[in-house]
Amino acid sequence: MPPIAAKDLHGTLDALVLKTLSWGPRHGYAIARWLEDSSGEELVIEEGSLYPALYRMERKGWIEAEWGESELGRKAKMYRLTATGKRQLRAETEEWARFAGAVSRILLPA
Amino acid sequence: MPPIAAKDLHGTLDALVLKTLSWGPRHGYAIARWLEDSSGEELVIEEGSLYPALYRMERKGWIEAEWGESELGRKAKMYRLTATGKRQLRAETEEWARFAGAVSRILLPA
DNA sequence: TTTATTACCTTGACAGGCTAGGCATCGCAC
DNA sequence: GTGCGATGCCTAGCCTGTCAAGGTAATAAA
Repeated sequence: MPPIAAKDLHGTLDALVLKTLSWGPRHGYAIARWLEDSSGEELVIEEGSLYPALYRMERKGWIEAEWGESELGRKAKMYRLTATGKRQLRAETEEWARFAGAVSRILLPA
Repeated sequence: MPPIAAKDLHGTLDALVLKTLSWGPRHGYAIARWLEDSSGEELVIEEGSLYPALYRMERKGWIEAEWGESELGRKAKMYRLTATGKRQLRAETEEWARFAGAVSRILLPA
């Protein structure tokens, strides 16, 4: 295994972020750390991908932001899931399951 | 379930095509049909994605083309996997397994 | 004082996939 | 014969997401 891997998120970043926020509000930096940690460092969340994604989703009304404080007492923009975002997460999760299932059935040995 | 789905191939098209060709030479149109069939119509392979992908992979030396005849006796460009292509397929398959695994572990309920 | 960490953001380029067209041939139904 | 669907290949142009590479600033530790 290469030390770092799977940087190419293939359009799954939105779903991953929404999922992260489904556990509760978090700021951007924390979202990235959480995703990397809970994937065993297999996913790498580039900030140049993350922040634009957060804006996109805010524009779409999936998440909402508010300035607050991080756990360490620093200025941080806290994001939380909206009702629309929850629906979106459900939809994208189902899409992923179907897509990943289809691809895996073809690619991976039975 | 929507009648058609998973159009967004998220960068897996190369691997899917290579896998298809690992069963033996096929022409473009047949590759698309095979992938759609064997995914239970869950994957849709647009020709505007497929043909550019075939060129890409030919340029990279993963596949080789030769004009021939289809099963129905029509002119068709037959593609076959090269040794490099086989290695690439192995690499991409492993990458997919790791990526899909990581994403699924986060997104999908245990 | 310099470095690592936390935290946010932007610019520019690139790659992949898609839409929407085009072409030509064949077989079948009308 | 005429049209239509299926077979088969191809291209131009756009859109979107991701990435690399930069930047700012505050804090904490060395």
